[in-house]
Amino acid sequence: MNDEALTPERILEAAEDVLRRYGPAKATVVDVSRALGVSHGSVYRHFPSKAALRDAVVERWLARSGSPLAKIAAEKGKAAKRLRRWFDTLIAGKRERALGDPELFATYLALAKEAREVVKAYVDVRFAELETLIAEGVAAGEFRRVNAKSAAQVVWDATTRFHNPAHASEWARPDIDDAFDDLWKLLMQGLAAA
Amino acid sequence: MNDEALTPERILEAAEDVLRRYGPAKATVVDVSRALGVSHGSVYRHFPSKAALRDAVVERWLARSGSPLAKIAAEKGKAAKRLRRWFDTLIAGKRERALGDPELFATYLALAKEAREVVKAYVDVRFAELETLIAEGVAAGEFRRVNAKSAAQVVWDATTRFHNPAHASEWARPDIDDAFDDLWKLLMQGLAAA
DNA sequence: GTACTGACAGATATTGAAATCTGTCAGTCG
DNA sequence: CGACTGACAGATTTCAATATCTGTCAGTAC
Repeated sequence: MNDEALTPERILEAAEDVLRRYGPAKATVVDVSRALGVSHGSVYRHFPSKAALRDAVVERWLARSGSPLAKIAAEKGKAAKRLRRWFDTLIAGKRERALGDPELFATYLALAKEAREVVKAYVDVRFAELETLIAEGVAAGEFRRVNAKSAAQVVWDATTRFHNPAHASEWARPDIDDAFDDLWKLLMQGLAAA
Repeated sequence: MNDEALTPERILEAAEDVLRRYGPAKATVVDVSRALGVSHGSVYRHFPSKAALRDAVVERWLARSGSPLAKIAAEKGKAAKRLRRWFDTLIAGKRERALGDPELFATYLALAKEAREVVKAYVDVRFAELETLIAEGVAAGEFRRVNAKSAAQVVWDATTRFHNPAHASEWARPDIDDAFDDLWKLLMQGLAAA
């Protein structure tokens, strides 16, 4: 079917295809190996278990979602501006995925629920970016002298409704952007240097 | 089994019992009527459908949860103090139910998901209380001259993680109260009169 | 020796027949 | 007459048999 060497990369690609096509409930390791034209035993030579394979798929997906955010966090410029852009990017990206292809989004959500460790690592990275952005803002005199970690937690918690997938069903509301903007104004009022 | 007249009230009590015992997946109308010693046809003389019966159970439950909040909203005194007490009561109540009897909480959550209308009415009432509290604070000069409705939305959204049942699994964390307090300080910073 | 296969045991999922449930209503009881 | 029953049709759920899947490993091929 395909003579190229069987690599984790190729398996992940096939696994993503199969998950997209059949959904998380029906997709099996046998399906993945069938798509690759190999026996399912071969897949197990690269991934120790079905769960590990799914974790890797989630990891790949999260890496793709996270890279624009990492880029913004690493840029130069006003921290306040970048902070806002970071959130806009986070929220717009999730919303696009959730509303653009709800079925696929639901698939990834279901996988993510089983891949707690992987998701935790992703959130930790995002949280560190947030903390850095706030610390930079404090250092530049843009923000009040808050504790960056606590402030990051506050901003993350306060914006939960707008980025946590548990609230995805609310993201289609027409007033959602206004609601975020109102919230953001209040948060910045509390955070901005006096 | 019981000679008292069959009333909606008695049926609701039995329905709650049955739901508590069997959970939302297994509880049937036949179970409820068995518990009451009547035929299930009799239950249908008081509730047009199983869904209506469940809606009524949820309504009763929400009325119980909401009454302390209504009381606080109606009290006299500093709006800022009452606003904080209102949230503390809201959050403590939910947390107690969620952590005290997780199985029962899960049962009610499952029912609530099917009773959107009833839940919406409950949330609307809570939201109106919030709006009133903020409007009173503005009128008393405690808060800046914000639009009460928008501000209520902001405060509700920002505190979502702490009162929305979708986040119940996070309520057991030891740092949850600190996180809420930090968030509250920032919100009040933005809301308090200059 | 390395990459892969395919048969296997135990676990999980699917299926279709049987049981139970929901909602209705003609009929019974007091 | 009004409150309740119980039999009924169609929808839904349960259960047990059957099929498929997961993960392992001895064996094949190169």
